[in-house]
Amino acid sequence: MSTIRDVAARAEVHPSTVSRVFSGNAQISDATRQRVLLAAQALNFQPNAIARSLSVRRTKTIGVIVPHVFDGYFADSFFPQLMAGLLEVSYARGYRLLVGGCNGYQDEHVQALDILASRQADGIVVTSSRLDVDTVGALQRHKTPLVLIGHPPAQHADVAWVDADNCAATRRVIGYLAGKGHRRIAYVGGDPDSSVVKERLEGYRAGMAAAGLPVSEEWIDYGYFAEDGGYQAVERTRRSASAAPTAYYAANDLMAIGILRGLRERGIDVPRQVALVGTNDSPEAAHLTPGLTSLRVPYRAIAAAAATLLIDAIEAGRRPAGQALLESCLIERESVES
Amino acid sequence: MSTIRDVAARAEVHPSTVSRVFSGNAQISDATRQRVLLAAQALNFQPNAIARSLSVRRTKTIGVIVPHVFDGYFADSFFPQLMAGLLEVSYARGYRLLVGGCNGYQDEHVQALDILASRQADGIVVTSSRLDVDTVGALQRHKTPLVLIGHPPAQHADVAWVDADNCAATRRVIGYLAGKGHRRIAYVGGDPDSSVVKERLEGYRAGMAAAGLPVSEEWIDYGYFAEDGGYQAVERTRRSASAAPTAYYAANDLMAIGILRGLRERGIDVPRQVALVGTNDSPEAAHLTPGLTSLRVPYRAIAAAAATLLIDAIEAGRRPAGQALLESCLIERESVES
DNA sequence: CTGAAAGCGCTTACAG
DNA sequence: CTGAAAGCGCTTACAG
Repeated sequence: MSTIRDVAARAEVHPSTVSRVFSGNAQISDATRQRVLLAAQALNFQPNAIARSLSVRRTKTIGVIVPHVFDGYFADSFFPQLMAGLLEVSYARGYRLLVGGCNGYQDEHVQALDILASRQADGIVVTSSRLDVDTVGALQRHKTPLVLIGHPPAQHADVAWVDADNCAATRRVIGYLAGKGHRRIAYVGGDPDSSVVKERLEGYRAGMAAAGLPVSEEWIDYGYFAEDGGYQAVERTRRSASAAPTAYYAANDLMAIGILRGLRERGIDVPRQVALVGTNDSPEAAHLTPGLTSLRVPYRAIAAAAATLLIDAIEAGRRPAGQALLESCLIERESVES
Repeated sequence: MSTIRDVAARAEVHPSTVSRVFSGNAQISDATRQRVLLAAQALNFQPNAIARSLSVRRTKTIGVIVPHVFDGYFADSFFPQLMAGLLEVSYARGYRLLVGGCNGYQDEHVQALDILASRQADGIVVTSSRLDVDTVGALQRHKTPLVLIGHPPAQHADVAWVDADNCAATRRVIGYLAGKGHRRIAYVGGDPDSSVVKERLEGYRAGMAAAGLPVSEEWIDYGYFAEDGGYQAVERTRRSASAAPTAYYAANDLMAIGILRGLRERGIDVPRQVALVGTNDSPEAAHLTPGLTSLRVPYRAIAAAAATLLIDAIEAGRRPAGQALLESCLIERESVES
């Protein structure tokens, strides 16, 4: 591959002149610009982006770490929507994504820190759902811009973030079910340690309280976002026949599908006898029998907002600031009787 | 951020010594290694990856361009599986992915060439489904390793590639349907210009011929991979009542869902009156009523194989070579009567 | 085992 | 508008 000096030699100018015609921002006479461009073309020259990055200290790249080893991570609609939102705005603003894998929660932070410390990206979006104070502190210690998808711990009011209205949305769903006459409503979360799941649980309790409904701890269960987890939750939440839930809210659709299967095996009709609401409005939701009422979370818009916040900050040479809470929307289908 | 010289100053050694302890491969006395490590820790030093990349001419990054503007690209299971396979092996081998968007077929090649020419990645995997001879030639002109997901044009026997057995698999599906007694079988492709769709059509024709079945051109239609495209294909393929197909093969599940809807609206029962086979075994396939028999394409394995081919070549300092054809597998459900 | 120097391929402040 | 020089932060062949 030819370099700027090869081109300079051929065009009989100084290398800095070649640099100037390629970096755009500089006054160059038309004549020499033509000479340089011709020489460049003849030599098939294109500037080396790495060398440029080192020189200008910008990589035009934004980092993101994905927990690629988790079962079902690539089956859920979260990942593609995240990438869609990130790519959409990155592309529009001339950036690319530096995507790294990680083999677990701990490694997720290790990898994110590595990208920051090695300055391979101009900014990073972190999607971890279990950030503790120390980790956020460590991430913030770098001057490289950072935006979170999800809530930071309360102590870090200074980090920029974008999130879905998990608590409020779940609360609305519970209110919706209570409005349909349900009094015993079950909550099936994913991983109890993840912040989304905690926020949704909070929304569940708030919704029950607002509707004046008592909560039995038997109705709260965790399916770890897996179909089988939902299936097992049916078993565990229906030990007491008299206090068996007449409605289920699941923190993703996969678990809702498992719940549906569990209920069906017990001869319980959905929605006649029991109502069911899932989350994420995944592709299968519309095609189930009955169609699954599901809480659609605007992941794509969230990712796009995060990327915008990040790139704005990068280009302004400051830390990202601000936060956004995007609204989820309940898609009504047949799994709740109207 | 501190640099190698700051650390050198504090540890009272030459910068090259600091470099040596961090780049691993060098004989360093334990004593000075400790001194350097301590100084580095005190200064929170981590080598700048960009500077290292420029120096060693390796970025530890592999490039991939995704057509992020296409409707449905992020809804299909192709994209997440592609990323899953790529990330799995990249991570294991210490690489990250440089993912760029593109706004169409033409731009896909432009972006890929840009990554190659600007040497931002050590290699690239190209997934375009409509590569012409010139484009492949242009891509190959760069010495940066390249592997294709999909077939290259015949003239480029020298490029490495990995693909699914599109033609053979479709042929098997047709044989399977013929074996069930179907004689009028329809083919609903995606985008007629894409090579996968062409290969499947070839398999369709071969399968029909092998079963001794005549083909009516009315049975060949294109739904552009969209649900509505499948729906419309029903209309177009059933103009002649006497020659109406009794079986449909669709090049993705989304179109199969559209076909199912179209048939249902006409009061045609699947699988009683008409059989239906989709492609990709997407999440919704199992949950349809009837369950959709679908050709599962091993995209994840294909991507993993491509990444392996690529990284092997990068590390050996040669061009990638070889090719692999991975087998698809028919997942039988209820949309074909047994 | 360690130092001094040159180099990776750009950019840009400084002159003129 | 263009040149000459220094610098971005590493690596590594060459000495010793």
